[in-house]
Amino acid sequence: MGDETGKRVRADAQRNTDALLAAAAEVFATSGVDAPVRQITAKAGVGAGTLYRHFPQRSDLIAAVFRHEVDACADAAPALAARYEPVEALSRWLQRFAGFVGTKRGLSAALHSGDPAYESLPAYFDQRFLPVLGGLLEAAAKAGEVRSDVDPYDLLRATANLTLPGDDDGHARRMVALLVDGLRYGAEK
Amino acid sequence: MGDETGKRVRADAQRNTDALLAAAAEVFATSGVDAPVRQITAKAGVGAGTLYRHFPQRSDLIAAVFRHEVDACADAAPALAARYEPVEALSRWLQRFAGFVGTKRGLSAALHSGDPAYESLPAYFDQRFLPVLGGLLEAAAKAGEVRSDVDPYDLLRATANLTLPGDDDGHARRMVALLVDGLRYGAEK
DNA sequence: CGACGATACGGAACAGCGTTCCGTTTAGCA
DNA sequence: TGCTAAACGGAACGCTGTTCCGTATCGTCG
Repeated sequence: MGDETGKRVRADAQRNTDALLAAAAEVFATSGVDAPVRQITAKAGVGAGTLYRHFPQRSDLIAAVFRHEVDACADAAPALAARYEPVEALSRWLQRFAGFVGTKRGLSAALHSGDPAYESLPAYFDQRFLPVLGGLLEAAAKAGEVRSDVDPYDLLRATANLTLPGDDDGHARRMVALLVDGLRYGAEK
Repeated sequence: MGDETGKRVRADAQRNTDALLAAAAEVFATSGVDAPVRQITAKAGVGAGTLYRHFPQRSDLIAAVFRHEVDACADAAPALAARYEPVEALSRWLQRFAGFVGTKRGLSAALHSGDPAYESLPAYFDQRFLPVLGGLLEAAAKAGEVRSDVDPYDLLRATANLTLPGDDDGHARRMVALLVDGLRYGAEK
């Protein structure tokens, strides 16, 4: 859905919204979603008033960051699919996805807080990721490089769960690689 | 377990500890367990330093209040058993217990927070309440006023769950009464 | 019974937070 | 180029938890 809701957006407003999203993403990843507001505004090079104009509720900002990162991760797929062969593209995207999930520690508490701003997030997660992974998986299967009896939903959830523990960063990488090797196992060729 | 751990406690210290427990219980019931510290100290007529000396961590105070109220509720049973006939005593105590549970809204979040100060609370809950309810139930069953095939554990949990909804205060009362009528249903006499 | 040491008290003071408000700047259009 | 509406930034406010230390009180011992 575009931003064509009536009025035009001023360029600086757009710039600051983007800066806030980027800064918040970084801060949330390091200090959790309860991080001080000033830390975010400082990193974005923006006043407190600006933050509150764009995101009146803290949950608005959190939800927006989440959506933004979901989009970034999902949108990375086409480029990978164009540049690499199917199974390599699949593998690289799963690594990318694992990295995304790794930054979402502490967000699950917010998700279960009952705040209506979060209600649509899980659905958005599935809606964006399932088609992407489904496409990569199908391409790799068609090329005969991976088996074709794996449900995208299962693979998505498995990868997400793989990165839940303490994660030394290297650990998640290796586990995802192992998962991909599992996909190759029953391949046609 | 008593307070016989070594030294003697000064009288004013004991008085203030009690005042803080009483004030905190009231404030927690009205404003939740995240209520401002000053609200508690003010109601207790005590300085902030006094609170922090007796309860260095907020979780210490919450746990102490919880234990204190569990004790108060459990200790109310003997008097009821002495003053009323068995089934009436049972009914009145269940009402009392329902009232106790009703003030514990918002505490469940704290319980599941992983703070080690709360770990022992569920066990304490069962350890104090199960014998009490068991005793009242057995007495009523022996008098032939209620059936004898009801597990105290089930009844305790059921009563607690009954008071979970919006509770107009009257609602919980009526539901508990209904539960007691259910107990009478298969009585011997 | 009076004095003394230990213990506990209270609240001012501090640091940090979210949020608001408004004088100033800037973007975009005529 | 000038004008207006929109957006900006950060000082200021009120509220928070927590610490600190001069003062008051308790309980004991001579």
